[in-house]
Amino acid sequence: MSGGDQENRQFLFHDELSALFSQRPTGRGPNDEPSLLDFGLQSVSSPPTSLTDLLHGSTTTTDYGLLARSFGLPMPLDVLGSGGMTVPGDNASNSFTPLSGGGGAATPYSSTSSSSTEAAGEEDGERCKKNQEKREEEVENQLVTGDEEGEMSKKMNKPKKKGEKRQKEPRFAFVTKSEVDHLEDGYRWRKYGQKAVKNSPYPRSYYRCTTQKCPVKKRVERSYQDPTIVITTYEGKHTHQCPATLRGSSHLLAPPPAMSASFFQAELAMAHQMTQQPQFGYTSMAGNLTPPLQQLQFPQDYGLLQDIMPSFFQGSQP
DNA sequence: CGACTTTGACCTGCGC
DNA sequence: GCGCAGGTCAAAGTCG
Repeated sequence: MSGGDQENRQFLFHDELSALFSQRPTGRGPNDEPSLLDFGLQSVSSPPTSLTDLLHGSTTTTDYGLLARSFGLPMPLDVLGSGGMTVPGDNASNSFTPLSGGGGAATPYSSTSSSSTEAAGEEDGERCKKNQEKREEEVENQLVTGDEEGEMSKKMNKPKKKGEKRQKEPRFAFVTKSEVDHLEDGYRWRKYGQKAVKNSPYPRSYYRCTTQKCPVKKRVERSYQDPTIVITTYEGKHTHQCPATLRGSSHLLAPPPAMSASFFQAELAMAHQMTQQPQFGYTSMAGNLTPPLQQLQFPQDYGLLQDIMPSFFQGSQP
């Protein structure tokens, strides 16, 4: 399905994207609205490039300063101190604070957040909390008690653990200018659903990592403003290595079985590459933001960023 | 035949 | 309480 994808990516956070793409002004026609391109995206003239290609082709130098500049962020030294992660050198086997993932520890940021952007994420997270809890429990039931009860609970939703809040999964979104919806990122995905999106003619597709017990999901949707723009939202962290990485070159990483280290390193590498290759059209986000986007409360998402991309932040660590 | 996609149904949370 | 929207399930279909 996917293949050499024409991409022009920018790093965004899901919540920001939600705000960005859900706030479709009513009373204005699409033609009157600022295109996403107005937000900093430029058209792509580069040849098709898959994420995997970039992943393997880049030097994967994770440069926080670069991204920080892109986002108009301060350097994160103070943040690093509270992250609770250890980032020993540029060895890929970094350790870091678990991102949540079913009882994982909440990050300092996700737990203290109350901003609008966070609220959006929280709301979204809350929404599927029950479902996820249920399913996690179902899996357990099936593993422990056999199929009958598991089968039972498939359709029956027993209210459980009321009041207990499920940790919200870290999410990370990309805006990608691409012809295809499902972009190659080195992992294997199974589509498990598709829904029409309100205020958008384009459906949202739901994918799950096909690796057993890997909880990572991703959503893919097109911008209603610019159909060539694909919004990909990753949720959770991989519990395994990237198949493409395993198959392909080994120079990139031998990271912990987490998406954070490998995948985002790749993404960041790509971002880095893009900034160095103007033909990619990768431009500074913050610098081109219209006020609504500039109002994004970055520090908290920034903490999330730190969480999911520890290797990225290590670049700022002496 | 296994892996994957499609698609309608179902569940949940939220706003009115 | 009701309707809506988002998210997921799972049977059926498709493909290599």
